Amino acid sequence: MMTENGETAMAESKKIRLLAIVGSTASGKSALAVMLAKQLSGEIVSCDSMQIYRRMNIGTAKPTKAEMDGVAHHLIDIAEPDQSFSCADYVALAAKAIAEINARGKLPILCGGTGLYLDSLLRGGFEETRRDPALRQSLFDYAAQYGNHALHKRLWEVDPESAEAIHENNVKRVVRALEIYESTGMTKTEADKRSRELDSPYDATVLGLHYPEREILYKRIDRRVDEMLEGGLLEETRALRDEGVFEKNATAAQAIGYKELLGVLDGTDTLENAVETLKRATRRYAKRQITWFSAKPYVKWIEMTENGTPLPLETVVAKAMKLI
RNA sequence: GCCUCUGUAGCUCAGUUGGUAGAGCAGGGGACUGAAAAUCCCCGUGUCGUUGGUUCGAUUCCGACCGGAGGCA
Repeated sequence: MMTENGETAMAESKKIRLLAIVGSTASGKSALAVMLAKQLSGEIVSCDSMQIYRRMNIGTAKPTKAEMDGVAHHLIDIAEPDQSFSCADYVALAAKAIAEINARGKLPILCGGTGLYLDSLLRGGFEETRRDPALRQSLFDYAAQYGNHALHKRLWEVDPESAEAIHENNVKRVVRALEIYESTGMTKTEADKRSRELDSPYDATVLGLHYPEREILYKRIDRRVDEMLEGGLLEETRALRDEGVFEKNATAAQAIGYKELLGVLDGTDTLENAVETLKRATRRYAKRQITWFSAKPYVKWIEMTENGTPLPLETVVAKAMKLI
């Protein structure tokens, strides 16, 4: 993959320049992205697996018109809540949006907390593996009938490397690995290897927002959940329930913020209890995001506090500008 | 005032026929390539309320005291 210095430089220059703002939920990504877009003449490309769905506004903390402040936002409200949407779909749409923004002479600014989407996009896409819902279902059925271990054993037989890496109880992943093999004849190990060899079409700067004191982030989360409720989250949940989103086991039904409140709507849970559950789920989600992004070598971190005090947005913007 | 029950991990509680203790929840850490706001893995030392006594040895038995719950007056 290493080429002569001259060639590398040449390849870099042809890559599309882009900026990405990542971090956990409620870390302040959206506001920073808008400020940077204005200063750098950019357009924002959302990198969020839930903001793509229409009518899921409050619960996904989708930026409002006012918050967008005149800056163009892409890949928000592009799917119906009962639609299935994959990481590969995202990469394809995002690549297109980025190319168009670039053609307009603007800077594409990715903003969002779905680490897998960003990672896949920056890697330049996927090896052709596809997906096969019927096969997937039959593999799940197999696990349900013969046990997780039995399914995992099947993976051992065709792709021991993946079997080693995936715990047998992580049925979703075991199924996916077998799905790749059975639908293409290529093992997941091989497919991953080829994906890794793809050259990234982007010259990206990825900024990560970091809170050295976890409690400060958690307080922001708690406050935001309270604001969502004041803003009508319960009503939004009711509307989504009434249109049947939670019966179709759609991806959108997994969004944090709605499933936790269903009990309140049907009277099996108190609001107080549900809110606590919701805050907890959000905190755990934030923790997973932090773990994900911390492991990515390409992230340049910006500290969001100093001596335990949150920094004003202008200071954060100034820090970001220095890193770009 | 008297009687009964009770005090063990952040919370709810087990338990040790006397050899200093373990579950669930909460919490913490990690993984992650076509469902990812999902999915999965790993992590349990705490003056066993305080203080005396019995004992080789007490969180466990006995007494007193201090909290908490209930009952009788």
